[in-house]
Amino acid sequence: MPSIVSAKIEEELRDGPEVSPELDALMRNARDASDFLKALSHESRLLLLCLLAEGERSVTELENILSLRQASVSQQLARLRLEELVTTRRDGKAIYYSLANDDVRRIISVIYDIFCGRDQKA
Amino acid sequence: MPSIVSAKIEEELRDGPEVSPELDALMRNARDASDFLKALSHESRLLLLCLLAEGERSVTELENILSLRQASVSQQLARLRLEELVTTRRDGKAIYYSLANDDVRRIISVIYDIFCGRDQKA
DNA sequence: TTGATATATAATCGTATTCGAATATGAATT
DNA sequence: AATTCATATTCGAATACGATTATATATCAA
Repeated sequence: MPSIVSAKIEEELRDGPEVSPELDALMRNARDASDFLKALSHESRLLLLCLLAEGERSVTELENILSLRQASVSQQLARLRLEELVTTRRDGKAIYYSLANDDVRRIISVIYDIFCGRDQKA
Repeated sequence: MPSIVSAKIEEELRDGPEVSPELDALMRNARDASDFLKALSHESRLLLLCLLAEGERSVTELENILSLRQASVSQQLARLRLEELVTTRRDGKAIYYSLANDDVRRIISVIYDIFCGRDQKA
């Protein structure tokens, strides 16, 4: 992570409360990023995304695998759709979900690595 | 990300609603991970962590840089402490915060890369 | 067209989060 | 010990979120 802000921040501290363009940009990004992360920060949604990281799944499959109610799964998927973390494909009655892009894949991969990798504590 | 669950999941789908040990473990991890991510998923907290990724900072420095109120910064830092994403060091009156471990650093780095890297849209 | 299956949406309700204002603590200085 | 500076905590109001139940839509088969 390049230290983009640091240099400017010393000015910032001297010059008072004006916000530098750099910080302003960082703040806008922080909003986007926190929206994205909020969509991710839910037990069921993480599980859904982990499963989808292995390949596409229909809603019914997801329900069965995770033993969750239909409405619940559908709602969480709707949230993920809203934030564009997943995409859908209809095949007959079924709708198949998969991860929307590589950004999602990267994040899920890091999270999986940290929380499911190596020495499990339980 | 190794496909740990997939193999077992086919059984899962056949055998009905019993939850396999693999899925059970995954679910526990998902809870931990979502707690961790919730602590992260907040505009100010992300900004704080981004700054701390560049090195330790006192609370006052953080307040000034981000133009946030004292109570607000302190509250968000408390949240980050609670989830053990940051550590503190006292030097006289000031308390210096820094990132608690490499897991945090990794996540922040990926997020920074996705949302602050390359082609900025604004 | 009717019925069945797959998925989505809406309404409700309890719970959790957030922000601001006020207050409290703790360390240094006088 | 009183004051000041740095930081933390508490409280209340506003809002957001999640689980449940019920209902709606879409597709297919008969």
